[in-house]
Amino acid sequence: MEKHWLIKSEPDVFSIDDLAKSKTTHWDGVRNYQARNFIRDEMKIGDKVIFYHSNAEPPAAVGICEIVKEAYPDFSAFDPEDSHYDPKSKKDSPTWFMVDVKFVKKFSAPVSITEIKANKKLQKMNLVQRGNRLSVMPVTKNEFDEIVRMGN
DNA sequence: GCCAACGTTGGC
DNA sequence: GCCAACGTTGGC
Repeated sequence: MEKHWLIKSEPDVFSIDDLAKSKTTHWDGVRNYQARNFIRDEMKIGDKVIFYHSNAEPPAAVGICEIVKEAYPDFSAFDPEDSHYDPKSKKDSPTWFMVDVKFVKKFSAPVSITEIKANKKLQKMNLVQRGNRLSVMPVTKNEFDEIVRMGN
């Protein structure tokens, strides 16, 4: 069964436009165990993903991408020069994983966090729960479809 | 720039 | 194994 996800990125670091240009990217740098488990255990090829801009003006869902490669070791954890370097992740037993995502579309209008919070159908989203900091989270098909509808 | 919320670290 | 200190996230 196809799943739906939301991933956050700071547009100053990597935006939906960057993804539109590069077409695909490896989603590296996730260093949270709960998010890691989603990536490693549950993300499957073909799953649809909402691309969300955090620390942005405004913070907003801005487009859609799709999983095109399932979990493999996040090599940025092995590189001491990388800002995401983590010495406890070993090549023979990696701690951190990543997937590859492919650009699907950019919304014609960003769906801001304000609009998301104001939509009754989206009240239960992990994204708008108090104190949530997960950078990778599941969303239901209904929530996914509603955000896509708002963005088009 | 502030700060609440949360995860991680490390001393004990 | 507890928990205080610390670092990070991310909306505002």
